Amino acid sequence: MLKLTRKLEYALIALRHMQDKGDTFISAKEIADMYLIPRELLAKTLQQMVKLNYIKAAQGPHGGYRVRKGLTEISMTQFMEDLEGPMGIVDCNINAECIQLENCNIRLPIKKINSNIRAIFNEIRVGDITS
Amino acid sequence: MLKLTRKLEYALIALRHMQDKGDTFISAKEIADMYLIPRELLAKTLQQMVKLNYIKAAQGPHGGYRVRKGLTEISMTQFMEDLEGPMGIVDCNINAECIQLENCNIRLPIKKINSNIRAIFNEIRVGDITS
DNA sequence: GTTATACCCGACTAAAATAATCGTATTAAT
DNA sequence: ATTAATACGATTATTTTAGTCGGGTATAAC
Repeated sequence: MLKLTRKLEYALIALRHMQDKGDTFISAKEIADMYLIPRELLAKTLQQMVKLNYIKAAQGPHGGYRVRKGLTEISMTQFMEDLEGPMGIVDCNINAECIQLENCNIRLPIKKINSNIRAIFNEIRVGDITS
Repeated sequence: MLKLTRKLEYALIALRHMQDKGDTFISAKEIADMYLIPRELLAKTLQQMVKLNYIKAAQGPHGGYRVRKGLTEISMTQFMEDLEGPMGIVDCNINAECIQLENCNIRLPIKKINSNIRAIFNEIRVGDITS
């Protein structure tokens, strides 16, 4: 329980690697080979980050990806939710369609824990991990 | 991502309900019906908590479960790990058998986040949720 | 001592979430 | 043209989580 997804790990590893390389375009292949990440999966994740405007892509030979300035300022909460959808330790924090709801006797304390966890990720910037 | 399991939710709901009822034995059926929890699943969870000495069981008619004194002092970390095994936002915090390891470029910051999350659950007692 | 109610427990199945792969198209440098 | 790269939807596989089933044991009430 309480795990990050691989996709997020791969994304962070890739971002860090690209960041280390400055402005040059890095191919998905290079990263996948270096960190033993499944190539297609990483590619998809990178493509998602392009759509999110986190990184910039260049096609063709010598193409690849590079990090956009400003990415490092984004909070981990936003980063995680952009890539994986809403975060919450229980479903009722997300969709509120819980058959318990009315009777639930632990809602408030759970809610509090949830905001404590969010607070952690709010205070961390992507750059804290990737630079 | 970052979700608690249903089992943990059910366990906490049950504990709180039992605690509200003081010293009388409460059947799994009563709790399952009241909170719309699958009966067998709840039963299994309660049995697990008996083994952990969290609660006491009584068999036969008018039997059921009641909370043991002292349970409320246990930390959520311990509670969660007793019921669900080791907690960690990434696997390498748990079993260290990660093919990246050597090359991994985000280990330290991730580790730090991990201990922040553990810290939250260390500071919360089960009783903070169930009473 | 029979019955009804409840816990005990392991094996099993189902469902959902996550992870990974495949196929085809597009782009651009050489 | 060829090659090396991204783009992207569809599909499959794996793992984790959730839930069910069947047979057993204890005990209170009658």
